[in-house]
Amino acid sequence: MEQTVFDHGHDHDHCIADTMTVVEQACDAQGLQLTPVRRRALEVLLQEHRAVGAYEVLEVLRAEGLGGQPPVAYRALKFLVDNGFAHRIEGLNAFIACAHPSERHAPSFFICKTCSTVAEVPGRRAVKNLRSAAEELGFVVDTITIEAQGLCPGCATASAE
Amino acid sequence: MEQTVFDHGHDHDHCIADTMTVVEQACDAQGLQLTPVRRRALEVLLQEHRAVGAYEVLEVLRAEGLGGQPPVAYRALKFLVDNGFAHRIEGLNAFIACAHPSERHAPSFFICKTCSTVAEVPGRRAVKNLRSAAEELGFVVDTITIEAQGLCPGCATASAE
DNA sequence: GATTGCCTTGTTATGATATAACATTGTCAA
DNA sequence: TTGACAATGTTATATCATAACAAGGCAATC
Repeated sequence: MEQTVFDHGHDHDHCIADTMTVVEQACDAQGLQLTPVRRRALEVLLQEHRAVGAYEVLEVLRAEGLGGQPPVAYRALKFLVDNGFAHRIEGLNAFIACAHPSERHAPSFFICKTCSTVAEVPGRRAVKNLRSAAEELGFVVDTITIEAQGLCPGCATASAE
Repeated sequence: MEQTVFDHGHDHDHCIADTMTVVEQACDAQGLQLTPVRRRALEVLLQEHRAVGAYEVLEVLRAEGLGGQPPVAYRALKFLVDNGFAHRIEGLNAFIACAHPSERHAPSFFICKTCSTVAEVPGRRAVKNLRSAAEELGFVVDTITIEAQGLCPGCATASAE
């Protein structure tokens, strides 16, 4: 079974560093510029296992002298999303670092309403079904959003007690 | 196969009237108040086969003397969504009348990026898969969002030519 | 080494979406 | 009449997002 942020004991520093390495390599390979602003924005997202708002990212950038106006943050986030290094969580109008950068994928997200943790899991089956429904309709799919809100294992257990 | 708004020849006046009747009956049965504001908001949504923004609804209400401030529209829309008479399209920050009111369902939406038409189709299989993924994780699902953006059959054909 | 083009960033201003908080009204029932 | 409740009205503000244009850096070409 898939490992997610709902599981305990993952080494967070490690998972940040690993992702940065993967993203750096992907940028090299594709001729993309991982500029200071973009790099820092990604680091901010990676710091959390929850969705982070554009203005939260902006605050950090601003504090570090990397650009103080909203478009700076939105542009950096757009770069990350466009290139598959981050995802937009529509239900929260916020962003999260991709858990599987460099793989082509259409993930599903599980969003805890209590602790705000967001888990990204490969949405293969759900996506496959959505695509087959689309095919029946004659609809040409471009992007897919699959999000579930509810209680993560920890919070569900806690609230049941 | 499911009939959707992508199919031709549906009688729009008819489909509005039918839905209003169903919703009226559901409100009667459940002791819900379909007040003038709420009724009118639903009619505005039903008028379109696309997602309508809260401020668009508000404009109509305002023009008819039914309340001129944003909370009025948002409250009416919340009533409709909470009771299953409308859905929120997260990807558009907008709302659409429910195509199957009074049935319990977790629909999928197909959103045309060209003509803005939104089709609601029962998301049974995709939802089932999402729920089983949730179960594996120990995640307790509350609400589900499944949206596909792309080209509807008509616009896909047109753009291919 | 100037010119050009392109990408990125900086900045101003504004637009679009959404809600908190509190006042008012209407209705029903005790 | 009073109290409780649901719905609406209203003010103010919070939050999310982008258009438009200026400026800087860097590489390719002339």
